[in-house]
Amino acid sequence: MTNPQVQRTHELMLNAAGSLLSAGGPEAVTHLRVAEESGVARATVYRHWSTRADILLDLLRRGANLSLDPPSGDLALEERVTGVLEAFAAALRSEGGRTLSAMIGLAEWDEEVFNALERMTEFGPRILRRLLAAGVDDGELVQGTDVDMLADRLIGPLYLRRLLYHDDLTDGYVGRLASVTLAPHLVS
Amino acid sequence: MTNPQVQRTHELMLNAAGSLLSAGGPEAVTHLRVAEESGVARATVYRHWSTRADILLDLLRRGANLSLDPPSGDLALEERVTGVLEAFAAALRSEGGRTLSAMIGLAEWDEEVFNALERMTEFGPRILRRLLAAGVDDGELVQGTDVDMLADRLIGPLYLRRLLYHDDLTDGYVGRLASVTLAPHLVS
DNA sequence: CACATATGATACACTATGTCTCATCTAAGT
DNA sequence: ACTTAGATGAGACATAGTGTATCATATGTG
Repeated sequence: MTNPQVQRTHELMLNAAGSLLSAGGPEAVTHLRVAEESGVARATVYRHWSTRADILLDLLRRGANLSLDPPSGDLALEERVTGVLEAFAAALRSEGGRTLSAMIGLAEWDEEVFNALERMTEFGPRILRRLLAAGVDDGELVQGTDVDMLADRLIGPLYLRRLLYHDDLTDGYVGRLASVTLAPHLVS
Repeated sequence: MTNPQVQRTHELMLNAAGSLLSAGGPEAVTHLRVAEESGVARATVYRHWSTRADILLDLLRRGANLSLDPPSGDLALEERVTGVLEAFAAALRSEGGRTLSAMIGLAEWDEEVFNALERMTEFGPRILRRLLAAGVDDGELVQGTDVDMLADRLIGPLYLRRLLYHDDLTDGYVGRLASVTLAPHLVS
């Protein structure tokens, strides 16, 4: 729908849902509260989303638009990787981390949520894998490097610290992680 | 309470809650359904846990009793680490993974859940860190190895694949992960 | 301006929550 | 065996949220 009225109410409600999610978690996102918080009639909330999961999915999709800029090509591979990981860490530090926490639990039992989550989260790793694959082609990384696993090994610790430990993802940590993980695979 | 009647109903209800969580996620664990599923009066469920989070917390505590056996001392460090990681992966593959998924979202907004989750999840990494620290002391790992980060780098990818990608944690993957991550830090 | 569509307001039946009361059952001590 | 404290069962009650439906009103578009 391109109807501006629809877009307006939709955005109003989605903003309210975002506040509710951020403040009280997924359970706080109810049709009633979204209606109250956004000043929209309850029936309208149902017209846009029939279930709570649909609201959260939409929220997730909107949050997925955090675009990680591909790094400039004239830096050394380690700097480019570090740049991507720092942008990734920044996304996890922001509201994206909270949304992600909420979604992981839902995705376990709702395939639709899982697919949406996959689309959101595969974006960072994909850039990283491409970067690493290019590094192998260019001879910056040793031949035979398992690019997929290397990407897991760079990203996994970030998720671990953010989602499970609730630790800050400082740039220092990210830099050391990139450095120590990449080092054995760098040529020269 | 040591009252056997209390223990009996408590266990009945927890088992029911476990089934509900496993089948339908955290949202499916309601006082009413736990009562129905366990054949206990609804009021009794409230008497044991006043909120849903309390039920899930108890479930989490019970699940936390998965004890990872410390590996036998006469293996090479890489084999011992691989053993710990495989036990860890097995725990994530089982119901523990589902419970964990559910808890991550709750822990984001409920400090009590977070603390319980921390107690449950720190167990594996602690064994691993101790193993790695011993490796440094024994000279099997190079001096100056960042043991905490090395543990993150070994565990992070497992969580990433299980919680976000819903991938199987095969022993092959775990072995390769341990091998490629440890290799640069091994002396010999 | 007229029409289509979205929204607001309200009603209804239903599920779940959280608290309360009182009768009944169970466990433990005498 | 008797008694008593504590736990449970059964049910009532007010409240929050769900999901659907209806109809008047407001908004956007041709």
